[in-house]
Amino acid sequence: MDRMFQALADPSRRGMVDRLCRGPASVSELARPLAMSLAAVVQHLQVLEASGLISTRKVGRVRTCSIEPAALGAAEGWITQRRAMWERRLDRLGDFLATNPDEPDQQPQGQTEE
Amino acid sequence: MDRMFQALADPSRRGMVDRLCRGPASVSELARPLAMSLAAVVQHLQVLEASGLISTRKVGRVRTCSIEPAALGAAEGWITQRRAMWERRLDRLGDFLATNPDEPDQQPQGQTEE
DNA sequence: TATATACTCAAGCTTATGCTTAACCAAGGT
DNA sequence: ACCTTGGTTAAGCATAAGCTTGAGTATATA
Repeated sequence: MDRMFQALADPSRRGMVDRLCRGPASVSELARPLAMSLAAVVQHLQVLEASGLISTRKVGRVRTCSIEPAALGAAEGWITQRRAMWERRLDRLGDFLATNPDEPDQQPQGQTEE
Repeated sequence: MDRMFQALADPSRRGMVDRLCRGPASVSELARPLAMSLAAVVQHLQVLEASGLISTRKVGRVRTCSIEPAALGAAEGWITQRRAMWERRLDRLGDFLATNPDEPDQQPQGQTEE
């Protein structure tokens, strides 16, 4: 998961993911819009591949890259879960405030213990 | 967006977000499960706050941290959009293969030009 | 066969990250 | 008043990230 978010934390890499969502591409095709050396692009691709976000296959002298949608799903899943947690909490808080009007609001769950 | 994903790329920071989804907490409360100095925790919190993922407010001598759900939504949104793109592409590819059976499969869109 | 293309690999450099310690300050409790 | 708790600040350090250049290796193409 570390590697996943780390990989997405760079704009060039997000650009590559973006492009690859529209279909597979070669290394130099991915490099074209970027203002950096080919070698740098390859290093970014290694990060993406290590994170599981993309996979690559070399045929002849050209390496073709494609996204690995499952990985993207994993990152999304992590976030979605926390959001769900948060929303459940908001609901409970809403219930609490609805049934105990006018009280100075405190944590309804025992989570601020100390 | 860089800062967002960067912030989520560290396990300690994800742990803090996790905890904060269950409700607000003080700095030392967030520090307790972590094997590092308070100062280090504060630095992580600065990263999280700079990314927009959390907000903090100091009352008396204790700083209370809470998640900023909108930010989490933004990260989720980025991923969801790319997934949608990817799925639309898969659909088009499916249509293509369904109507042109047996052909050695190529990109139906003009995206592998070179 | 010669040349260009599409990478690949290894060094090296600069800046950013993640952490530590130590000194410090302000609020609360006794 | 004194000590403790909760946090802040600054300095320093080791490792990792992002990039470059330069040289090398296959694979196509003319």
